[in-house]
Amino acid sequence: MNTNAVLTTPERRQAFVDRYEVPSLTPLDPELLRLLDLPDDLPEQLSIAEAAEVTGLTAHTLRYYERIGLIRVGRDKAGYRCYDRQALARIVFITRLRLSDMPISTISQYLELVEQGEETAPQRLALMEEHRAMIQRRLRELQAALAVTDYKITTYGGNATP
Amino acid sequence: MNTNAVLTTPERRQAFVDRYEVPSLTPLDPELLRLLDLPDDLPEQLSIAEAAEVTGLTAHTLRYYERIGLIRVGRDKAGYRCYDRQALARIVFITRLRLSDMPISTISQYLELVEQGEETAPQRLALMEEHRAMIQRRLRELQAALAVTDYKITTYGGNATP
DNA sequence: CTTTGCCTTTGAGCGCACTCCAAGGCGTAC
DNA sequence: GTACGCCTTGGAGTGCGCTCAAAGGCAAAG
Repeated sequence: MNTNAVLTTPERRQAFVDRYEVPSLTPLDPELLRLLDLPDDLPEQLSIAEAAEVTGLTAHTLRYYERIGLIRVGRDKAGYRCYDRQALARIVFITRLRLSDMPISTISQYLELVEQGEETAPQRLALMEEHRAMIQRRLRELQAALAVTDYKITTYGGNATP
Repeated sequence: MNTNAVLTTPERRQAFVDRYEVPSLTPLDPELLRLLDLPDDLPEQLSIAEAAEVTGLTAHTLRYYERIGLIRVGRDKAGYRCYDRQALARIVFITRLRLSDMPISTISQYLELVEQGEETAPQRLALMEEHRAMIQRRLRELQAALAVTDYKITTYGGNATP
């Protein structure tokens, strides 16, 4: 492995990222967390269209998530899907993880651990901590990218090269 | 559009993200920026394998970038690609933008503006500023996700629901 | 002169996360 | 009863960003 490699190699990128100071995060207060919760005035059962509207996903995606086993949804007598609060909570949880770029396969894995009961808590915790580390890596990379973009913007007009 | 929608809708996500304070960034100092530059001791001409090693991309990817017109590379008498400093600089630049999730189509667009000469500077600047805003949005989202993950980790064991 | 290894090209394949389609069922509204 | 709209299913298609395969060329080493 070449030690001359540019920031595109893990080592050099790490060197840059390590030196580039990232401010620590302000803690998330509980009042703020409530914004992430489901509203209280939801009906007991929602159709797929309603669930889609509430979660911000499409009906297609909801069906897809069910097909790949991410969620389980009951049917009414007509065979239509009905989403209860628990299903919605799970969907919201999934969406949060997706928003932070967790791959579906990992979410699957996590949810399987949840199904297996309380004794898998340590594994779940480990998984979340790993995810947390991943988010932080990504944050640092993005902040470095932002800094470079800023540099590019402020020094604009200097160079004809990209 | 349902105003009850959870953080998965742009509005609610924005509400959360807006209230969640993101610390401002420390500026990038020039000494640090040098870490992102190409090393000085590069040969004039590199083969594809060497270019791959220097940039951290694979030879496959380098050929792919050329095929889709992102880069232009000369050949030696044997028909082999040779990468000079300028080509490498461009690849590094592309890689930086890719690292911050700029889609290839946008990079293409930017590079076409560069080819068109100095008079496109305003468009290029606008593009970069838009990109900057995108990075910042993503940063905020990720920080919110991190906060939620942290909450999940610190309160672990409380709830059986995911 | 053959082997070895790196290179060329065109074109196809892959993994991910959706996204859409066709054919048909349910149920209320007229 | 038929039109309408929302729902069902299985399966196919899409877009992105690579990634690989097949068939062959060049050139230094033995």
